Amino acid sequence: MHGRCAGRIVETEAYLGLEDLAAHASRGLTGRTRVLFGPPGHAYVYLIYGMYECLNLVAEPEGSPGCVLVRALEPLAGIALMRRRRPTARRVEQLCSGPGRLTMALGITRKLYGASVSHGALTVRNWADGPGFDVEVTARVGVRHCADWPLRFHMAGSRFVSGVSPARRA
DNA sequence: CAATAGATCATCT
DNA sequence: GATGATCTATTGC
Repeated sequence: MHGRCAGRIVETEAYLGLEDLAAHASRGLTGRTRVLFGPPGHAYVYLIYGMYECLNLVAEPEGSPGCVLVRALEPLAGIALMRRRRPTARRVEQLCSGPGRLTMALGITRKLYGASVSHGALTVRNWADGPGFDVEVTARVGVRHCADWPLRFHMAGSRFVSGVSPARRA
């Protein structure tokens, strides 16, 4: 990422294997989905709608193509850098709220395809001693297939989750 | 507010 | 040649 940006993941979605028609991996192993069939702990970054990058983390053993889409981040560091990214000036709550927004804010692109999450530019750490929180489970956003599967997980009450109206941000 | 149109391209058929 | 795990700006009520 450009400089030192960091955030806490507050919203994710799970994408499963063959049985999940909303998952890219359900169409089998292709050039794009190759990393999904590899070992866990690596980034699956792809281009959506011709202009946004989405960050996923491979989360299943080799040969089993499950992954997690990172949908929203609570910015913790490097917020000034995020502000200078492409979106026009906006509130901090919205900087990383949404899969396309957070990759823009952090400068994540397909050049990180396959990158490990245990070291390097894209490092993910466990918040082992962090405060506990409730997780709400809903249907995934923007999918056509398997539209009612409860595979979206977000931190209850977080203002940094996507789809929270400005009025409700308090 | 809520709803919708338009941008834009890698990937797969 | 169609499609899509999105976002922004604009329009309409």
